[in-house]
Amino acid sequence: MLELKHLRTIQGLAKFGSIAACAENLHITQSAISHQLKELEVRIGAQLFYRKTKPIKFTSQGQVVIALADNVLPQIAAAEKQLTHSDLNSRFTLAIDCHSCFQWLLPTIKQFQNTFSCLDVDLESGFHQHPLERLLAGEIDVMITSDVESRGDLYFIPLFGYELQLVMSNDHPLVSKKSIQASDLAAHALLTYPVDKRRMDVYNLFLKPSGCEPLKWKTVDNTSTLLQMVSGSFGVAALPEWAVRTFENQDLIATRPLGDGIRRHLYACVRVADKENDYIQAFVDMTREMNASH
DNA sequence: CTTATAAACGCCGATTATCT
DNA sequence: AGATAATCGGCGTTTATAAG
Repeated sequence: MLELKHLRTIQGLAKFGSIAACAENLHITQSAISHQLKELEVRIGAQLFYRKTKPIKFTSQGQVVIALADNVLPQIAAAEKQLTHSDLNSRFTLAIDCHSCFQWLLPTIKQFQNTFSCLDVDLESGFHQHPLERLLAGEIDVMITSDVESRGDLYFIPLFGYELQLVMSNDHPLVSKKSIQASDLAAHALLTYPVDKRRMDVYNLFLKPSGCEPLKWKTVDNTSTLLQMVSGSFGVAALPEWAVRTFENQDLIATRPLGDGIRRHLYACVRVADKENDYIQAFVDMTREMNASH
């Protein structure tokens, strides 16, 4: 039976003019080609080319094979390219768990996209019901989160640590305190992103343990507006340090540690199979660098 | 100098065995 | 049954060498 390798060697033979030259260019030995063609000729029961002619001349049967090779091989190459560069493989989808991640994530994504222009980098910020399930299903490649779950099918790559701080206007009554206690918030409005409080670090790690609630909860859907409102004394907010740094009027706001300081860590959650993936490694490295440069 | 042949090697896939 | 591991045999390649 005629095989792809036969098409390649016959085509190479026509192109390079001799068995030795063909072998050299196809990175196999002259002997192997000799064997291969002899075997093929026996199987199809016909001579394909005339030996000892320079350059090699083909029989009519040989020319049939060359024509076939010229037709089929480019099609194979095109199909391979299409398969390896399909949308499925070239899309790189990130998802985030926290609104404030935008602040450092967007520049990182930009750099990542520039480095890997062949990739279609996508960011999902909307809250989906089961982000981890979507990760396992391959709809998401990386999930940025601070909540580690120990399970065998997911892998959490540490990115960097950060501290959650209370942000307030610089003339806020709580500015006088060195650190903020949960009870201090009872008299003040707390500005948060519009998510369930049970998913908030400030609630789970700070308010809930001491059984306190703020005077009221106010929601804002983006960091920049949230900081504007904080600076305008509409309330206080608990934010990671990097989110606070982006505010343009630093002199209008002040930050204080929550209790003894709430330290958290961000992770890139990926499928175990993707642990060693080059793109993911590169993304993780860029993320760490981006954070270290601040 | 190019091609063919012989012997040996090593890879790959089929087959069988073992585990879940 | 399906998945994973171990075994084995065939076949193509290589190296070495002969022949045209």
